[in-house]
Amino acid sequence: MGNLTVAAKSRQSSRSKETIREENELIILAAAEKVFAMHGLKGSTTMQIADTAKLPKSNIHYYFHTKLNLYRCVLESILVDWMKAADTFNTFDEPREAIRYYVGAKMDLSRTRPFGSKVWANEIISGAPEMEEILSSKLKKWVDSCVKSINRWVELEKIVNVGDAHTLLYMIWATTQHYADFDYQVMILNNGKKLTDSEFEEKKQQVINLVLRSVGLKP
Amino acid sequence: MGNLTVAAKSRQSSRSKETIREENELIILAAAEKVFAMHGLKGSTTMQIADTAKLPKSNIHYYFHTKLNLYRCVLESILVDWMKAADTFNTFDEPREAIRYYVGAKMDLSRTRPFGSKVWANEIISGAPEMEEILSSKLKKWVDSCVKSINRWVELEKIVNVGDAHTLLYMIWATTQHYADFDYQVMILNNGKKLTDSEFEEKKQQVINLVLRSVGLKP
DNA sequence: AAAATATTTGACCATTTGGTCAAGTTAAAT
DNA sequence: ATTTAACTTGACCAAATGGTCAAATATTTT
Repeated sequence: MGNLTVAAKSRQSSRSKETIREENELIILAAAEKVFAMHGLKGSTTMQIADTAKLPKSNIHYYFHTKLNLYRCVLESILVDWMKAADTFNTFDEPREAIRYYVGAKMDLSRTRPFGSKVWANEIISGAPEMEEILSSKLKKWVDSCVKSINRWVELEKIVNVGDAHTLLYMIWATTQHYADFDYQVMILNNGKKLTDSEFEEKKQQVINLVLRSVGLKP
Repeated sequence: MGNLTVAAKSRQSSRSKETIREENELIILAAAEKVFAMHGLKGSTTMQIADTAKLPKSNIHYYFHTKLNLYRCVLESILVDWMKAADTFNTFDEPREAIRYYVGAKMDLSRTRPFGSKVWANEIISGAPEMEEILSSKLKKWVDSCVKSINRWVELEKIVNVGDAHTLLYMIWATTQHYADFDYQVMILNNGKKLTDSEFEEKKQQVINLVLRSVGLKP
């Protein structure tokens, strides 16, 4: 009986098969998100993921079969959170409120789930080989509806004419995700210290104000 | 004599040793920049780089010894271009001109050297393991002087108070580099077509105008 | 012309890696 | 209690990969 791993021992108190699967899948997904964020799909090894999850490598394959499949699952699990934040954009009629909440939600996501943002960043930088269809279907649709909202605001003269509405959206995405994707650079330029919660809260308000002014709204 | 590669044959007309080295180093650097941009350091193979450069793999090692060394050389060669663009920021007294030229220069770089931007993005996303000291020395210094410029403009009431000047810099970096790093996403949301030169020129102006308004300046 | 130096390239090797498998263990169903 | 199904895990393997090396070729120097 002395030949069980540490992880196995801590799980000895019998759990149902269902919860075992659920828990292990979550543990592996979290570990994979972290590793993929740091090294990308090809640069990550199943062994690194296994070590991070504190499980034997075979266990990773048992639950997710292949590395590529695990990678896709990670991307999809992140997309769920992103889509929730995205919804906020179309739930407000007034541009000031819509921008305030959407930018705020994106900043919060960068703070709470930086690894997820990095995995997507890596995926898109390398040409989105695995997520092409999701980008050109789901995302495209959402963006089209946002573009309509923005154009309507311009027509109603609620915001200034920004030209192509996409430019504004890209600025919001890029600026908010910067705090997740480039968090290391942000840290170095913050004298080597990670942003505290209150510092981040300040940045969040500053970003919101920059975006509001960029479309001609007073914060 | 029939056993020369295509590349070797095209180079048969005798060139000096010096130009051979210079030319091959440039060819390899360009190929490496492209491959590293797509797959990151660990995900790229020396074979891929060799194929892209249309040279045998041994040739890559002959000129750059190791993959890691080649990677560092690529990063440094990109930094040269970036620093040139960076200089423009401090050569103007008026914020309107400084921002206009700097944002314009960054946008141009995203257009002309997207692979370089991607390599750096990958490097920083994965925690800048190879470029830590450059970030915390060269970049830090440049950023500090930019922050001073911005703060002076605020004191002179030439721009609105943006809070922490870093927030503005990050917005400029993120927004301009987005067009390089996420060019694939931009393409998909542009109905699957790459931006034409004139479309890009439009985006550039729109980005400049967004940034100018974000600090309270009229374009 | 010949010796010295630099470049080119295929063959080769040790290590790493994604994935498989079979033998064991634990929980669920009968 | 026993069978069945799900989970666990170390050992193993074929393919890929970074890097070496020596032999061949090309240029420069003497």
